[in-house]
Order: sequence, then structure tokens, then C-alpha cells
Amino acid sequence: MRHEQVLDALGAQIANGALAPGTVLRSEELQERFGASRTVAREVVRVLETMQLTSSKRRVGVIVREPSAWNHYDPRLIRWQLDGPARPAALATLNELRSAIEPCAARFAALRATPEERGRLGALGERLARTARARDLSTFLEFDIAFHDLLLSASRNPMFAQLSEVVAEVLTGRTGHGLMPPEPQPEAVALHLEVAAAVADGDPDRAERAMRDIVVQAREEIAALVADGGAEGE
Amino acid sequence: MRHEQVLDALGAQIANGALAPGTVLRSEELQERFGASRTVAREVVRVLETMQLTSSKRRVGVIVREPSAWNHYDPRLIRWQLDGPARPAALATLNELRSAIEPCAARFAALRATPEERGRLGALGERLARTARARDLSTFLEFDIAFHDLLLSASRNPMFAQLSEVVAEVLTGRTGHGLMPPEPQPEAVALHLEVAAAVADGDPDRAERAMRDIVVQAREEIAALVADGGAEGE
DNA sequence: CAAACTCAAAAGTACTACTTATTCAAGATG
DNA sequence: CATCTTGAATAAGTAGTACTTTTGAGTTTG
Repeated sequence: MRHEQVLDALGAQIANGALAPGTVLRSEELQERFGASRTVAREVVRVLETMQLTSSKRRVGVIVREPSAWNHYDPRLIRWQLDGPARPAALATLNELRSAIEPCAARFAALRATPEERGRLGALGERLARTARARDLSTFLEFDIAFHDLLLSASRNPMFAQLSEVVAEVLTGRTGHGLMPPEPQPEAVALHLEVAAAVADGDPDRAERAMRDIVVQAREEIAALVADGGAEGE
Repeated sequence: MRHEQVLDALGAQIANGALAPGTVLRSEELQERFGASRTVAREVVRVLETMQLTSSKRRVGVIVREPSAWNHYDPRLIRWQLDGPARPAALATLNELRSAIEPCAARFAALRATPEERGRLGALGERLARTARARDLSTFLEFDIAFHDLLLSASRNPMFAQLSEVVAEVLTGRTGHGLMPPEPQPEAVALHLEVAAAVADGDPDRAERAMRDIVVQAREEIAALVADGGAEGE
């Protein structure tokens, strides 16, 4: 508990650049700053070290590393960045990642999904279409996330599957900012149905192409969002 | 030092399935097993916990989590898997990841690379072609890695850039297994030149397409490697 | 038989003592 | 005067002990 508090506090400061790279923290100083014991301070530093956010050198202290050294795939770091002032930029980065992965994931899902998964994907597509027609945005988002989540795990690649949280975050972030069109775009819905159909048919090329169309569309949306929404912070 | 030894030992055991999911380890037991102090044992467990390899519950112990919960992007976990019996499968997974990312990275590189980067990419392409003609496989690999590394960092997406180690590993693994053709394929070399040219011209579509051709080719190679090389273990 | 209560086991936290590596500087040596 | 060596100070690393908190499991009681 104590551990997590301190980790979040210190990690967020580093992730948001409040502690610039090169900054040296002495472990004793950390204990005072957070009113934590040596044990807690040390374990927090160990964790930050494994995330490559810091490096420790004897007789020197804990050194904040360059962002390029960080493990940007660590869920904690992603969280800290999304909750900080750089949220729009972080969302853009994550969206680019997803736009790269998902078409490929769709391809593998078409090749490897179980019959049951293919069925569920189709069902989710149908529900997606229905909630879109009903202009029920929040339910739409829910099914949208479920759709992408299922697709990623059906790809049978653990590294793809792990990105479902990222995708959920990107999709939510888009809706949350109120910058999404008042109702889901019919083309996007049609493309989701196309992906589901292609996966059901076991047609990797078609699945990949349809998914690519989806993410390209999303990429353009988010790019616009960052362009004029970058200053709003939270 | 001590810390890292124990972490590697225990982490590798978990990563390779020697300690099945659900296994419960008591921290005192760990101290004995590795002859480590309480401090070291605790910090190791903390780190494994942040990697989502384990979860700790009071009055129970340290529980090994399901592979699906692991943070598969952690460089340490990747290392443990590559060094273990599941190396071929791990290489296949990583190669799929790279095959998803690199075409997209090429696109962004074409849009965002600095003039200097565009120049260096072209130069690397040339050197690649030369070493290919000279049948100098090890130098070829070196330039190949440098080429992909530069492209990824030129994409200006930290999450893409971070995968350069993964790409290097995949490329090396392919050559290392001696399953690569005795000389680099002319088509592959031509495609690298095409990527460099497209990036130089700032043509994202062309860059993406050429890179996609490269990774698709690699994907097929590795799939074959896994099919008949899966049993050779280390 | 179910619900609450008690007890003990194991992780979490705190603190102290000791070890080791590294930087910085003073002094010796060429 | 420069360079190399040596040594002391410092801060992180490691070890070990003591105490706290949570919670699973067994037991008692209505």
C-alpha cells in the first residue's frame, strides 16, 4: 500500500518530466520526501530501475534516465503519461501503435481463431451495428472495446493480446474527449462487420485490409484531436 | 549483483514454465533456495510483481501468475524466453510483432525523418547491397540491424523505437540458426533500397508497401523455421 | 448448520548494523 | 608540472531483527 503510493508519486513525477533526466536523487532524500522507510524507498527504486526510468550508481545515487531508455510498454508508465499533461501526445503514440498492430492481428485472427471466437466476433459486430443505429454511444464504446479485445486475443499472439488495454484506452479517450462525431460513422460500423465476416471466412487478406481501413480512419481523427486539443491538458 | 542473480534465476524458471502458474512460493523458502537475504528476496519479488509474473497475497505467499497476465514487452522476460526451451516460439511471436510494426514505422519515417536520417538510411541501403554482393553475411547482418534500427527511431514513436532490440534479435536469430540462405536474397536487398528511397522522397505509402513486402517474406521464413526447427530447443 | 469469532501464519513495514564499491582529493613520484 | 597512486569519505548494497497487518482456516456458539 505504502509502496504503491510512493511508486505512483515518484513515477508520475519522472514520467511527466517534473524530474528531468539526469536528476540525481539520494535514497535518504526520498525517504524524507515521502515519509517512507528505507525498505519502501529501496523497493520503489528497484521497480523504477526495472522500468528503466532510473539507474542507481553507488556513491552517486538514483539517476533519472532519458525517456528513450524507458520501457514504454509498461502499463504503469502508460498510465502515468495518460494521467499527466502529455496525455494527448501519449494517446497519439498509443494510437499509432494500435494502428500498426490491429491489421496484423486481424490477419492472424482470420487464420487462427476458434470457431467459437469467430461466432462471438460476428455477434459483437451485430450488436455494434444495432447500438450505432440507436445512437447509444456509451454502449457502442463498450461493444467496440469488446470487439477489438476479442480480435486481439484471437490472434494467438500474447504481445498483441496484451495491447487490448491500450486499444481500450485509445477508444475511450476518443469518445471521452467529446470529439467523436455525435453518432458512430456508418462506414466504421460496416468495416467492423467486414472484419468479422472475413475472420469468419478465414480470409486473412480481407480481414487485414478492412481493419487497416478502420485504423487509418482513427489515425486521422486522433491526429486532428492532437492538433487543436493539445493544450487542454487533463 | 546478488539481486540480479536471484532475479534472473527465479524469473527464468517462471518464464520457462518450470514453475507452473498457480505455484505458491513463500518468501522464506526463496531465501533458503537462493541463499539470499530477506532484503534481496523481497526486492526480487517486488520486481517480478511489477512484471506481472507473480502476485503476492498476505497469509498465502507469492503466486505465479498466468502467462496471459505477464508483461510480455519487458526486455527481461523476452530475454528469459529467448534463452529457454521456447526460443523458437518466442522468436515467432517477436517476428509477428515486428512484421506488424515495421511497415507502419516506415510510413512515419517517410513523414517525419530528418534530412540527415534520410541520407543515412540511403547510405546504409547502399552498404547493405554491397555486402550482399560480397556474400559477407555477418557484416550484412550488422548493416541490416542498423538499417532497421534507424528506421524505427526515425518514426518518432518511442514505442516503435523501443522495438529495435527485438528486431535485432529476430534478424540475428534467423542468421544464427543457419537457416538463412547462404547469401542474402537480391529481392530483399532491392526492397531495402526501395524503402530508403521512399523515405528519402517522403512517400509514406511506398515506404510502407516496400517494408511490408520485406516483413512478409521474413514471416514466411520464420514460420518454416519453427515448423521443422521447433524441437531443437536451445 | 450457518455465522461469527479467534488464532496463527505469512507478507508488509520499519529500523539498525555492516559491506562494498566509487569518487574525489591529497600526496608522492617521475 | 603533470600524472599516477593511494586512501578516506560517502552513499548504495546486503543482512538481519523486530513489529504490524491482513486473512485463511478452524472452532465455537446460537
